[in-house]
Amino acid sequence: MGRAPCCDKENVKKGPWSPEEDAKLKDYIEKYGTGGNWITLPQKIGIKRCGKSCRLRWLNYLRPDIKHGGFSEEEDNIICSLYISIGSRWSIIAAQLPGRTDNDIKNYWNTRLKKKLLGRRKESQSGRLTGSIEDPKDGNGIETLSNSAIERLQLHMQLQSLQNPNNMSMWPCKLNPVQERIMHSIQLFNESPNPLLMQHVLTNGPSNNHIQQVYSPPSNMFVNQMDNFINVDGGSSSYVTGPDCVKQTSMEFQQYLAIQAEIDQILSNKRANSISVDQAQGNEVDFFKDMDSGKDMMTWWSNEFEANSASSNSWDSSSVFDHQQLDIKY
DNA sequence: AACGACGGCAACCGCATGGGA
DNA sequence: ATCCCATGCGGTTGCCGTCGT
Repeated sequence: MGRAPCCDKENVKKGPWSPEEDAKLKDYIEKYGTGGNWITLPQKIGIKRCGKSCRLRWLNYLRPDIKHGGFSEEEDNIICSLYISIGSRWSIIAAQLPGRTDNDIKNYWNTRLKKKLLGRRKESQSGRLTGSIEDPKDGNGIETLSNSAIERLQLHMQLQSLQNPNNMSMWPCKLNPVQERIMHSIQLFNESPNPLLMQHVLTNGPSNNHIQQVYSPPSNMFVNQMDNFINVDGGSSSYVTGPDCVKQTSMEFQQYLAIQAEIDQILSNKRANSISVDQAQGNEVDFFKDMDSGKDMMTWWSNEFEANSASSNSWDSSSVFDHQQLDIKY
C-alpha cells in the first residue's frame, strides 16, 4: 500500500512541454490565477499534465519575472555564502535572489559554481583526501551523508584562509561550533601532533549541551539571527517570524546536530586510522594535513576565483550576514 | 562524417510539511 | 487528536547539444 498517486499516471503526458501547452497554462494563470488548486488546473485548462508538473512549469519557466542564465558575480557570491551557511536549501537561497528559481540555482551550483570553486582542488588533491567528497567510494560508507557538511566546511575555511592565510587563530570567531571544534582540534594537532590528544579534544570538545545552549529555540539570540536571516528580502520568503521561526529554528538545530554527528563520525574514523596506521608511520592524517595550511588550501581554488577574492572581500562567507554573526563563546 | 563522452538544464519523483475537515 | 490531501522541496534522471577523437 503506497501513497495514492497525485494524478492518473496513465493519462498524463510527461517530458518536455510544447509551446501550445505553455501558452494554455500561461494564458489561464494570467487570466484566472491558479485558483488555489494545482491538481485540478490541468483539467480546467484542457491539458494532459499532472498538477505538480503544471506548478513546476509555471514556477520555473513561465512566470513573468523569471531570469534565466547569466548569473552575476554578486549572485555567485550570495549563492556561495548562503550555501556555506545553510547548505542545499535552495528555496531559501532562491528567496534572496529575485527572479531566480530554486531549480535554476540548484542546477547552477551543481554544474558550474561548485566546480568553479572546488575543481582546482580536485585536480591537485585527487587520491589524497580520503574520506571526503572527492572519493565517495573509499570504503568507510559515510561520505554520501557528509558531502554537504564537508563541502561547506571546506568552502568556509577556504574563504577564511583567503582573507587571512597566516592567521589561523581567527577561525573561532567566525566558524560555527562544529567547524570551530574541528579547527580547534587541528590547531592542537599542529602544535602537538599527538593522536591521543586529538582524540581527547574530539571526544571532549564542546558538548551538545553547550551547542544546544547557544542554538536551541529558547535562545533569543539564535531566534533573532534566524529571524533576521529569513526576512532579508523584506518578507517575500516563504518563512516567517514568530512561532514559525521558532519551529524553523528547532529544525535548524536538529540539522545542526545531525551535521555534527556526521563530522564526529568522520573524525572518529580518521582518528582510528591515525592511531592504527598513521601514528605508526609517523604521518599526519590526510584529512588534517589537507586543512592545516592556508597556502595548501589556496590550491583548491581556480585562479580566476583567487583573483576575484584577493581583490575584494566579496567572497567572505560572512558578508551576507555581517550584521548577524553568531556570538559563540566557550 | 561518425561516434562516444561530457555538460547543462528541464522535468520528474518521492518524501516532508501544513492546513483543513 | 487524527487523517487526508495539496503543496513545497531537494535529489535524481534523462534528454539534448557540444566537443573531442
